Amino acid sequence: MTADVPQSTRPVTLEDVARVAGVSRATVSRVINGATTVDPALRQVVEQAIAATHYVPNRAARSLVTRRTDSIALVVSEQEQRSVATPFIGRMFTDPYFGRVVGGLLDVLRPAGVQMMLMLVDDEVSRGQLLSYLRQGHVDGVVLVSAHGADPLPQMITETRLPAVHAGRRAQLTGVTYVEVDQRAGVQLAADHLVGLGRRRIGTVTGPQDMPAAQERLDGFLGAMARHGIDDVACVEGDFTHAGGAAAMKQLLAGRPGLDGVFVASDLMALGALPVLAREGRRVPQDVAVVGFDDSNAALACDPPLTTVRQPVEEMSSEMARLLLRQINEPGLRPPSVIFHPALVVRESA
Amino acid sequence: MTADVPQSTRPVTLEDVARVAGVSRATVSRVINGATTVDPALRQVVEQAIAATHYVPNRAARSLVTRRTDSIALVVSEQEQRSVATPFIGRMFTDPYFGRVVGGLLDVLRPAGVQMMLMLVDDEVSRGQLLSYLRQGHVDGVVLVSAHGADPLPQMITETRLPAVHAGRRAQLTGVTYVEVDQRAGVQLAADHLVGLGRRRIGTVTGPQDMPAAQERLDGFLGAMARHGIDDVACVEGDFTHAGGAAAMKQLLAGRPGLDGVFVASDLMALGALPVLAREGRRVPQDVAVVGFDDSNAALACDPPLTTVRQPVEEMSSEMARLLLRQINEPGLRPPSVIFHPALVVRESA
DNA sequence: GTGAAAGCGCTAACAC
DNA sequence: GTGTTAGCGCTTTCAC
Repeated sequence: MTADVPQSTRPVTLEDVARVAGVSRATVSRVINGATTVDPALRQVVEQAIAATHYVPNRAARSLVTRRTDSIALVVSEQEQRSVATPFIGRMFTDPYFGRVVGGLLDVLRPAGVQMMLMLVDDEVSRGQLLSYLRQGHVDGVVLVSAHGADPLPQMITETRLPAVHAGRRAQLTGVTYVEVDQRAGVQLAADHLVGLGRRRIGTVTGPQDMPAAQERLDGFLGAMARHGIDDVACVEGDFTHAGGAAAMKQLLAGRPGLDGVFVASDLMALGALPVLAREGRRVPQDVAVVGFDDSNAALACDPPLTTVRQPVEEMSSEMARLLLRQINEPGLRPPSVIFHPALVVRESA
Repeated sequence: MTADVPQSTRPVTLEDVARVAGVSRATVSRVINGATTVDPALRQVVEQAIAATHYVPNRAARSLVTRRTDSIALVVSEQEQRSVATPFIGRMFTDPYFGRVVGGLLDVLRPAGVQMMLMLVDDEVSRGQLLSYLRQGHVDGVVLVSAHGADPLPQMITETRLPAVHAGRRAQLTGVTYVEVDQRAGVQLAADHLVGLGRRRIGTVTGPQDMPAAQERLDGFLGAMARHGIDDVACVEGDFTHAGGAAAMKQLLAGRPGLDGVFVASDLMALGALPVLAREGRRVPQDVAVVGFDDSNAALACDPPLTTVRQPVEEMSSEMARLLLRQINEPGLRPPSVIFHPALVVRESA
């Protein structure tokens, strides 16, 4: 048992380690930061002293001088939606998409020793607080997930000059690096597949049309269908939730009972839509072929398993993390945006 | 237009503000920290100087002296589960439960100006990194969400002496404040309701039996049923996922075709279970009554809407945040744990 | 290769 | 009430 560990409550500092090791603070600092210009023998002594004292560096002190925090912010921006019915915040947090994003980010950030702050912006006040926080320099960069179209936040974050990466192509407008899946190519795959199956009486459950990604999926799908000579696609707007998908499907079927093919703009909505079709006596895929979008877990939970457009969310967010770290490590660099290619995953629903 | 804003790249410091305002750093500091002992006239001058210089305090410098960071860690601890099939991390992050927790925490933390770091622990290495991080004093406290039973992390976090609150009653063992719903009371409600409906041929889809909460739900449910004189409850273990609920329900029905009442230990699993019952020709609730647990959004997305045991996750996590902030503000205080009472929400499935 | 010393930006005694 | 002063714990020139 190493005995020279003071039982005092005062935290161990560099100074303490230096004293135990019999060297200067500077040398200990060098060892900790992996400088190569340290005598191997001394290095060993220092390392032992660090172990013996259970020293851990104080990040605040380090940040103060390095001006780095080794942490980034994951900013989720959504429209204010609190009401008496749903007093709590963060609709996005319960969306499986969010979980995939977090997983993909952490996959890259953790090995890099970079921490992630989770911040929600859903009104004027929180937007102001966020910007102030960012300007305080407590994060080295930001990943922005913004769902809605009219969001002023991307622009404002750009103006902080902090390294940033946006999820979604809207960032084009602000000149910030972004990562996105090629939505139009994705819906084209869905359209081609449905038409290839001989389906002609087509409907679609869309995402909320105030979200650019949802707009693009609808627009792209209609365009693709038009190129196949199909102009009368029935559309109902969903809200990217399970229940919303069910409601939209119900409405779609009511307006267009003869439907034989449906594109649902997210797997989660498809998960809600399928039971509706079953209840209304439609066999999937025999009577109605259904194609989803995302290839999330939900696609496998569907019955039958969902044919869907794969959006590699985890890979995309890992890439966001990499792009951000690169910007942080090479100030001034503005890495090119990355567009991922979707793929059709054919299962049983279409 | 205020003209005395230097266009230099050097960040504005307290010193700068003091110079512009013609006062000392200390006075500026007092104004910023809302000290009452400042002459109103001076205060105004200082505030103008702050505005004119666009000053934002440097948190690292502040933390260095106050030893506070105004941030806490949300630590998610889960078993290592990566594989070739699922290379990405964070199963928990895609669970709607997690989203509700985040929402509830943020609801309290944001108004308090406290930031939240999101940290995942899923193996030995990340556990070590977390503890080291915590000891570096970069957070003022930790909220721990630990799913599994054999987790050494709660104990280890306790040993850091950092203010902490645990989600779930396992924290009893470590003496740390916890917030939990009364699982046994909840499942009792479910059992009573099923029996009250005249159901006697009972089955249950359980959560993973390595999770204490899931164990308690099963154990409590069986106990309650036994008190009603029903000893032959059919049990199948699920995994708290949608697909897992479907699979478990299939198995349950295969083993016990005559079933007339089912308790499913989470709404998400119930969401998967209901379509299975429908496909197998069982009407809900006429043939089989189904009761869930959680009262999450999933309960409303169910068809028919799910009768379920309400677990007020958002309120519970808001309370966790409050308890944590209290500990942080009053060092040494160990606030009593809080147990929330569940309620039965009767909808159409039972 | 190593140490001495300056200072990062802030708060908190302590004088006045 | 306000200013002066002494650090908080660390990195980083700059001598040696």
